[in-house]
Amino acid sequence: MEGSDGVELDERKMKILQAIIKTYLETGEPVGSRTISKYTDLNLSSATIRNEMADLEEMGYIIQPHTSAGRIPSDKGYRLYVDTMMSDMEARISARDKEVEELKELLVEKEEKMDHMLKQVARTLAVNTNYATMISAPSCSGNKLKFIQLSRVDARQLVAVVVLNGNIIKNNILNVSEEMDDETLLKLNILLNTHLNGLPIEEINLGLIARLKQQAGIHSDIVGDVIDAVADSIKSDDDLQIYTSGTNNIFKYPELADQERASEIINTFEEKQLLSTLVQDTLSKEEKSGIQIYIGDENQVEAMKDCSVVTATYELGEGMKGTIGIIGPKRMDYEKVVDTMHTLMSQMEELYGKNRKDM
Amino acid sequence: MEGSDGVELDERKMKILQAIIKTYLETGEPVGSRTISKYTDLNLSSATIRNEMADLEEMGYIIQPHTSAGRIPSDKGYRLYVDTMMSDMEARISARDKEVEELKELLVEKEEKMDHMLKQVARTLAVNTNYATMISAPSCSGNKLKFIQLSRVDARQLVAVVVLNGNIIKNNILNVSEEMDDETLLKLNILLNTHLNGLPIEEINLGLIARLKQQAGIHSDIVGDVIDAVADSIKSDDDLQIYTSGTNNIFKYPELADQERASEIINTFEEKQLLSTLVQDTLSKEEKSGIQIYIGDENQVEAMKDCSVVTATYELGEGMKGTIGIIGPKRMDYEKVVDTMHTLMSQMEELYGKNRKDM
DNA sequence: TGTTAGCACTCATCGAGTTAGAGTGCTAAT
DNA sequence: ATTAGCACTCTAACTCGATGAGTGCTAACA
Repeated sequence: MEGSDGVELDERKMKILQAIIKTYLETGEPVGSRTISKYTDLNLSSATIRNEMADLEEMGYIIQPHTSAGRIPSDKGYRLYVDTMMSDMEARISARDKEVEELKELLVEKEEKMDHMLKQVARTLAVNTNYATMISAPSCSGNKLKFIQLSRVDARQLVAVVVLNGNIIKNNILNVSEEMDDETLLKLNILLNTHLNGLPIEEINLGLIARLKQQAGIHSDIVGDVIDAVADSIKSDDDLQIYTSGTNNIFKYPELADQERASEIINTFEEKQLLSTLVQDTLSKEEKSGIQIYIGDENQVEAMKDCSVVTATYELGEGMKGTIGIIGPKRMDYEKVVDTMHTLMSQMEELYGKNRKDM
Repeated sequence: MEGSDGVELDERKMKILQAIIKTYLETGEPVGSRTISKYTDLNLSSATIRNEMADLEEMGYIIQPHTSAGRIPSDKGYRLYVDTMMSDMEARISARDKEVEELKELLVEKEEKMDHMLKQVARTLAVNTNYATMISAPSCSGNKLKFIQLSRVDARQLVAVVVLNGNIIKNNILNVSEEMDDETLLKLNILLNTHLNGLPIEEINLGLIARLKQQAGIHSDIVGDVIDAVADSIKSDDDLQIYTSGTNNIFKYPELADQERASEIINTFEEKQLLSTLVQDTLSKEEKSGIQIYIGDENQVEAMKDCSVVTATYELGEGMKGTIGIIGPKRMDYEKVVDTMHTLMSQMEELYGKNRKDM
């Protein structure tokens, strides 16, 4: 309809839209033409702003909750805002040194245990942003088997210990039907290590297992059990550990705090499996900055259709990748969140990427 | 003031109080004299009931939210109710066979992994009762060390695997400053197993460690590191794993669903450490029935001063004890909760106490 | 003396009606 | 193209009275 449909948004409209969104992010209340007229430096009367706002609404960037209210951003509006914001992120990123220091201190209580570290990161992020956060334990995609050992615990019990790259340890108790002498056990250990060490876990498949069974000769049935158990313990998706923090932060935002929404979100955070979609999604896509933003309906997870979610992939080296996420209202302070996330991730990678071997 | 102060409550008052509480448990609304007059079989007019209610209020068993409302039970009232209820629990307990069957089916999808089992129990309990639930992983008080082994993963890395009674496995990666040859490693393993196997973990103390270091001779410094690490990994309270379920059930009870309370409760459930008081408390006391009830202010945990909490200790044999808990409104259906808990616990103990060795 | 009917009183809840004010869209003037 | 002005809309907040559930008290009753 408008002449400038191809250009989509002239500079003035852009500025007005940004002003609307920024104001709304701060106040959380619909913003009117008068406010913008004063807020911006382009000297325009509220009437002019009104005209522009009518246009912006027609284009779908803003919404009027009811006839005589101001406007609030639509998902599309947020999306535009975030996208243009992200484009000059590199510029801002150098200017966040002061904050780095603060966060550094929070994390530097260096926890030796991985899970403590993860909890700490989630908490730090939650405290700093006032949103709900989650972090998934790094999973070892493309990880290799580093060491494997069977030991006898009991007459009929063995324990299988498997160490993967990145020093992830898994173990499994297995019962054997017939007793196994020391010699057999030693042979078995050698057999396993010879064939499995250094292998990416993806390659430990049925074919390989069958071949190993053959080589085990007379003990093939026991070996079968053992290898199956080992394979199990390695592959076990280990139900994708996810830690959360600051769930109750959602109560700080009235638009999420009503019972129905809150209940859904809280449930999603408790049944952490429901968050796995998010994790998988993030890991699969790789953005240049590593950070992704899902606004409102863009979210895959049902309970979050009224939220915005910011996720990122962190990497601690050797293919150990995990996902970190922030869940908040759509009027989230995206800039701060993105910055904080960036900072924290570089801290994590610095502290734990290098000293990885200590863990 | 009243003549019958020593007797505390005559039979009629008792009946009226019970009627009030029962009605309130069902409806959740203040109950008036007229309701009771009809509800009970003692044929009394509402006026008489009113007099009795005035007495009961003076004695502190019931409360009037405002002048022209009915009465609701006070903590003291609930307490009396629960205590008398518990006294004839043994009678009821034989009559819950039908429910057993239902729960059995829910649990029988026998999970081989302990943590799956625990999650399943928590969920089952939450679904069945419509309250929030928690369960702590069994901790091995008085547990003994069953097996210990050091293996070399890398030139400078060892992995220590410790198996405790009840097949709880712990492990720890440790870095050594100088390389260790096979022979030393073997010796070390023998040394550790000789001296530590079968020992209750409480006895692995500084004195013992010092003695071991001495015996290790030239390798005493390495041994020191190793033993320290092993001791660490055993003793590490392992931050008392706690699983929760059905947190969002609290939204079903308006008296808990307001933002402030809900936020506090949810936070407590997320920061599971805050629940540890509850666990410790329960483990320390041993009631005859094994079930304890905390009403309102009786709760140690701050966030639960407006709730009732029912806890119990379960035991899977060999001193592996854990705590299971239900958190709900004070007008909780205590009978059902106690019954369900009893049932579920006997199921757990039956299924996992005996087959413990398979885990 | 314990029980009850009756009555005046209290108070939360609900809906209707009112007001205030924030914000809009449109029109006409600049 | 911009703006001032104005009529209009709609929400939020408030008042007000009616409603009704429930009480406490008193006096009558068995």
